[in-house]
Parts: sequence; C-alpha cells; structure tokens
Amino acid sequence: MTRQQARAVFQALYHCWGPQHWWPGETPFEVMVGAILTQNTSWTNVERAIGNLKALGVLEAGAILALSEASLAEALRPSGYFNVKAARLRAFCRWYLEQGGFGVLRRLDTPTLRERLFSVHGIGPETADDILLYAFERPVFVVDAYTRRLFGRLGLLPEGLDYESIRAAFEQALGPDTACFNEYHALIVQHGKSVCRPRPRCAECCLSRLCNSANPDTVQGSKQKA
DNA sequence: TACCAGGAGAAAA
DNA sequence: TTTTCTCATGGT
Repeated sequence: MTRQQARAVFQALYHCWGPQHWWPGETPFEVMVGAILTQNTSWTNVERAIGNLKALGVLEAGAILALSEASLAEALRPSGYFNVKAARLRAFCRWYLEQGGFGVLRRLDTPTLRERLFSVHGIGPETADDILLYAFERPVFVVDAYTRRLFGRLGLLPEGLDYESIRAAFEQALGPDTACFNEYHALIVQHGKSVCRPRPRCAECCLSRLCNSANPDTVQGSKQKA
C-alpha cells in the first residue's frame, strides 16, 4: 500500500463521515477501561457498563480492585462477556497501580509501553494499540476487523496478513502521525458499522470508485452471499 | 431467528 | 504452529 493509496482512502472516508472526535472518554483511564470493555462488543453496550461504574463511583483503578469480582461483573454485564471482562479489568487495574499509574507510564517509550501492556492478561495487540493511541496519544495505527475487511475489499492488503504486518504497512505509508491515526481508525470503524459490513451495502459506499479500480470482483459485493 | 458488534485466551488438532 | 472454541449482552 502506497502513501497515496492510504491517503486517498482517508480523504474519501473523511469527506463522507467527517471528524469522529474519538475516543469518547473523559480521562485516559476511562479510555483504557473502554478499550478493554469494547472487545468484540458494540460501543453502546460499553457505554452502559461505564455508566454503571460511574454510578458506583468506581471509575478508578483502586476502587475497581476494591469491588468483589462478582460486583464488578454485575456492573459490566451490559457490555457482554462480563465474567471474562471483570477478570481482565481487574488484571489491568492491578498492573496499572503496580506500574505507578498514568504519570509514570506516560514517560515510557512506545515499544516499552506496548510490551508492558502485552504482559497484562486480556490485552492483545488491538487493545494495546487502542490504549497507546487514544489514551497515551502515541503514533500507533490500530488494526481491527473493519480494517482487514475494508482494505481487503479494496485490494490494498492481501488476505491473511498478520496484525503486525498490517500495522507496519499503515505506519510506513503514512508516517508517524497521531492525529491522523486517531481519525483514520475512527473513520474505518464508522464506515464499517454503517456500510462495509460482512454483507456490504456497496451502493452506499463512498469508496465505490476506489473499490472499482482496485478489485472489481469484490466491489459490488458480488462475491458475497446474499 | 439469525446475525453482528471497536478480541483475546485456552484448548484442540 | 495453526485452527477452533468459548465467553454473552443488546440491537437490527
């Protein structure tokens, strides 16, 4: 993928959807909690769970750890996978406090911080990069299922490419640009939720021109099952 | 009713 | 090493 291709997609998405103002969290810690809770879950459900934590007055690492796992799971219920996410959120909070909190972590270089996030049970590459980009404002491109789907359909990324290779492809094409990565990922998600779904509504797709030139077989969803 | 959603870890092959 | 299964609520 060339810089020109990456920028062309960005411009088309931005023109179609406008600025997305991500991430919708009031504090870096809330962004990190949201990144864990949104795993394989729609954001509207995550908002309910975060609302529960706020109502309990526990949207803080120490307060979350002070809750029993059952109480925490109950608060997280609307976000789905609540037992799994309660354990993951507690693991993250323990790590967060052990590390010294946001003020200490923000002084680490990005590769070190990324490696340390990977050491937390329940934080994989996408969640780590969400946290790096939206909470720590590091120039890390977040790759998700929408990114794979969209750029696969555009013919700009081969199928089966691993996470790190896709991330590197974007970062190499665009250069380190936190603001751009922030907006780009948000636009891909917005586009994915609205148009570029497993059963795409390509007639409504602002990228149809790019799709047609890149990969005519997949553009109109002709190879997708009806 | 079935599909899908801002994944990750464990188990099985 | 790679693939498959499990976790679960809520909207369309």
